[in-house]
Amino acid sequence: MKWLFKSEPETFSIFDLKKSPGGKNYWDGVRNYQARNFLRDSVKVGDGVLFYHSNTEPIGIAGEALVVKSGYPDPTQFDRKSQYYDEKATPQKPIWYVVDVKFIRACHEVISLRKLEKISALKNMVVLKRGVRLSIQPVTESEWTAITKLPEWR
DNA sequence: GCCAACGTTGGC
DNA sequence: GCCAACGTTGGC
Repeated sequence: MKWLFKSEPETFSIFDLKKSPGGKNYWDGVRNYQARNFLRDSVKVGDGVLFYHSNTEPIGIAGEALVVKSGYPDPTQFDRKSQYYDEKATPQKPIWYVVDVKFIRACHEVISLRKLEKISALKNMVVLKRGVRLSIQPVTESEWTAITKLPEWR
């Protein structure tokens, strides 16, 4: 499957992923049950990820990543010093999950929200729907194709 | 199990 | 920084 992962670049950007050892990192800090369920149950090795920068300028798709490890417990939920610590979670009964992603490429230019809105093939895309805050979203094959052929990748 | 109050997300 | 829309919490 294909996915869109949202991140605030001030917290973790496509360039932070690129700089990570081997271009790989785990996608931590998801604390929403619907997004958690996707990470735990549906995101699989080999799946493609559109890396979306939110709450920034410019807002939009900033790159592509690849899932290299499927869901496992988010280590930050057990770390008292982490902002993502959850006192209700135990290693026996984890609550939150991560997957590992690997950097594939960054857009030469961010594909802006304004631009995405103008592409008719994307009119039902989850990220463009009003009020949707979900940070892990499924992307259809046709949406993936329409986005990955845009000139901003070159 | 309802729902008001509260906290968070994220575009603007 | 604002605030609408949403998700979560907790009293009842």
